[in-house]
Amino acid sequence: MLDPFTTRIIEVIKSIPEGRVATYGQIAAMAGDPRATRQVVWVLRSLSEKENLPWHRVINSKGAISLSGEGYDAQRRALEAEGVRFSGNGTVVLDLFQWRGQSRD
DNA sequence: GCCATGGCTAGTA
DNA sequence: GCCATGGCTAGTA
Repeated sequence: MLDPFTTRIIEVIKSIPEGRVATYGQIAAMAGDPRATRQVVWVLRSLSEKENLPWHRVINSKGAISLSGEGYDAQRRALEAEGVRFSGNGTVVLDLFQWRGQSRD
């Protein structure tokens, strides 16, 4: 069984709307512990498939994709396919695409 | 570029 | 120990 905090992380990730991104730290904070960024990473790595998470919508605080190689390509394609645009330096402009939470979407 | 953070995992005894 | 982080500092130009 999953502990409550892990469950909240999953809920937050699932609520990122299509075409928006969220950062690891943001998800941790929304789930209730701003320091739990590493747990967010763990959830993404180990539960993405089982829980059907929109893992590709999670990026780092600089707006960059943290994966490399194949993973980078897959994530970038998935994001571009739903309308997220990348600037010249290969990062997402967070001001434009970062999800700000339920109310502001 | 360095390091605090926190929870899991692999691998040894 | 490992990390799909993040934030702050030192040191160069």
